[in-house]
Amino acid sequence: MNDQNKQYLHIRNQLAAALAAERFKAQSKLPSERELSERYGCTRVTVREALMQMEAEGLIYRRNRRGWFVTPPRLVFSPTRKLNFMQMVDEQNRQGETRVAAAEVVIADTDTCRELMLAPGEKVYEIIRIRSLEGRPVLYEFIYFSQSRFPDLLDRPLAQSLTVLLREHYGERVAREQIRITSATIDPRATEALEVLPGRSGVCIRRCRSNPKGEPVERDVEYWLSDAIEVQVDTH
Amino acid sequence: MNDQNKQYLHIRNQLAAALAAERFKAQSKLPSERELSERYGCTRVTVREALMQMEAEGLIYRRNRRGWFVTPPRLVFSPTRKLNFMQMVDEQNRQGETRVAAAEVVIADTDTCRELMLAPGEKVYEIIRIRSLEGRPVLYEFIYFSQSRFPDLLDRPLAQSLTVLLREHYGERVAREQIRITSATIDPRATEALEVLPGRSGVCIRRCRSNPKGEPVERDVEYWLSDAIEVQVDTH
DNA sequence: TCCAGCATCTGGTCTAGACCAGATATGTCA
DNA sequence: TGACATATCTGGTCTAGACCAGATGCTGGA
Repeated sequence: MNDQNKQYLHIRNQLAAALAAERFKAQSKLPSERELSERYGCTRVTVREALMQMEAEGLIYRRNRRGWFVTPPRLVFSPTRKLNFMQMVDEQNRQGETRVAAAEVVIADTDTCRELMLAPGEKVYEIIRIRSLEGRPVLYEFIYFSQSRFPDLLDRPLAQSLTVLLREHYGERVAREQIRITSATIDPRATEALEVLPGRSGVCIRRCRSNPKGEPVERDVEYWLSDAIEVQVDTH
Repeated sequence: MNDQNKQYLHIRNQLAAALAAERFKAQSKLPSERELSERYGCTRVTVREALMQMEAEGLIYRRNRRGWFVTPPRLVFSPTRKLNFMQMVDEQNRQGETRVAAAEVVIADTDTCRELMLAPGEKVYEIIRIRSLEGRPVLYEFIYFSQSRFPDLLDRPLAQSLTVLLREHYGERVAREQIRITSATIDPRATEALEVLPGRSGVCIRRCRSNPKGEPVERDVEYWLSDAIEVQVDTH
């Protein structure tokens, strides 16, 4: 069986060509699965095979029981350039939005203790934020700070750049950052907000920022939709 | 319908627990889809749903018509540390292998021309290598060099570090590297060697290396199995 | 002992339905 | 006009089969 004989690849190619020809614009909705299965004379299972492949390719994305939509361009993320989210977004002429979903004091888990060099059982702020591009949520992030180091942090505006906030209110500067990037399952707490099926994979970025003395200051665990981001690194 | 009521998640959880309990070791084979469907009293479609989810999570991987296998640990890749593949592999106590799949002179495509600052239509060496960990192919890479700059390159040993080769035979040093990392469809030419279904997604790493004068020297397009790699970046 | 050919096992693709639950549009009533 | 109930549309999950092609193991013959 050649690739050409596979119906789902045929459907994929037709739809991909339509996208390339811009017959569907970014964020616009594709016809429903039932309509497509009728149009191509096959079952919904086969149509879904094609759609899920295009999802894996990053061409389209799902919204829960709402349908399939055309993926907008990726945001280029350059960790070495030390720009914050809004600066990146502006530079690339995108519309960004940050929403604080939760901000509370919790007991640090083992990973957070290790990264922030805390004793087991110590308390940290956990800030959860959701960031969107053109209205589409693309990032779900967990941010951790030592509570004792940054008193009253939760009373401050948390939707803006936290690096700026640390510098201006606590005189704490970030000098070094370790970043780990993997493809991984999106955290169950994030699946609903990002409208992904439980267990589907995305890009996980874990960052640990330290001050000039080498003391860890901030830990950050980010789940990005995998079609929404391109990481760019320059080394010398 | 709760998550618990979804059969495919139930099967996933059972199998994931078995993996966690190390009842299956890395690289070992899972029972066949038909056997699992009998064991769980459901159809193969549902079993496949569970298996494909676990594949997306990076817990297991497929080999064409051979079955499902347990994924070995990820290789940590640190672009800022300037280690070559074999050094990384040794340091992490893994077994690496490099195979040169092709090495020939081709007309540079538009991307390669732009990256290497070549005139349209110029010729480049295209070297294709496959790298494996413990016998599992995990990386398919395309490497491009200007033909006029590096005469007789193809006569040299291409399975080893090309950075070393450039330095020792051509006196060319790499001083700067731009790296772009995205989740993307695996190149059709690579799907067979990596044993992935056409169109499935992986991690694409594109690198452009320059010498101290800022002249681009090497372009590299790598397709990694997404469960095989973790990228780690340190910035100062 | 080694190899060729065949049977069997595997996943890969597909049909033709079904029912459910969330999202959305519509229409009705206050 | 505005709020709410309802009907309809969407994707999400699942059944019970089918056939195909590649991978593998077995078996008999040279």
